[in-house]
Amino acid sequence: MQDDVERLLRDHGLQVTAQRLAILRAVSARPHATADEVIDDVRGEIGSISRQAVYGALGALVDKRLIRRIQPAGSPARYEDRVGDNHHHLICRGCGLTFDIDCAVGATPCLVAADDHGFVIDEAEVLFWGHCPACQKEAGRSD
Amino acid sequence: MQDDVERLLRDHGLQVTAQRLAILRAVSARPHATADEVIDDVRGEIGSISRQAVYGALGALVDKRLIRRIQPAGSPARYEDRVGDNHHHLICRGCGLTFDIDCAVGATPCLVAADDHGFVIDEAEVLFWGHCPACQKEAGRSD
DNA sequence: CACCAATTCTTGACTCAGTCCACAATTCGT
DNA sequence: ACGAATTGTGGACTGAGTCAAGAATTGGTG
Repeated sequence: MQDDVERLLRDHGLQVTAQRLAILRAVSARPHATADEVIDDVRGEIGSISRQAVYGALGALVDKRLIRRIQPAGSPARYEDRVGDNHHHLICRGCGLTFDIDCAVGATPCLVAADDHGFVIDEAEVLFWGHCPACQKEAGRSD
Repeated sequence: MQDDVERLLRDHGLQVTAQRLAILRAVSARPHATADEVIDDVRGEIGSISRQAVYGALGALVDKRLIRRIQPAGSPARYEDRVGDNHHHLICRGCGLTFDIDCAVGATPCLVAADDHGFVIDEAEVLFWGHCPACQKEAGRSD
């Protein structure tokens, strides 16, 4: 299965390096890893890696659509390897906890904008904001 | 109509200051102003204002739901005074140009997540990503 | 296996957006 | 007008991400 990953990289015109394999593995391992978490994970596996290598690889991977980048407000970008299906995200305002949400209404009704202003739309991102069970208690105190 | 704004602030327990009035006016004037644009506009009207005053006021205003903050990926936060209706946004990946989009399907079907994981959801944000007419030409060159 | 060009990684400085802090100024109720 | 509380100011600081130059690695070729 390491081979799969190698092939994946090669098929997309990317060279195979220890760093990239580790990065890809880290992203797969964590559902919604931040760049920092990826760095940590990779350091744990490979020993060390530079911040740039991670940003560079992540960027290349996103470019090739091998991973998806989501940038919720007020928190660093997160990466996930669940691509292809257009699922959405549920994010806790308190702690940033993120869940995948399958499209609520069924197919992809949300993908259609009423008026596209001449844009070529390539993605519709849906973010559900709220508070997770744990943070609901926190918030319930005095606010 | 200046009075309206003053009343609005007072009704929400905020003190009325020249800075806030100018900030509120700046946000109204520009559909999707960034904090920096607000600072510029306000400086033009009032003469000077500190970065903090703007962030502080904007934050307070967002708290009171008098304005809405949207934080598209890769660009600074933007503020708009169109609140109450749950409309969405169409953003150009190239230049950041932002448009309002009325909810595509009608009421607020997008507000319902299939599985809420116990969260209390208070907002569903929909971002349509694409390229505006101008940036389509740019992108069409060699990429 | 050795070589070379292209790609990738490392290091470190830097930007940009936003926040934190302590102190001064303003607002508003009396 | 007075005083407490809310705001604004200035400056240092953080966090996330980018830029650039040079070193190391990859992978195709002989």
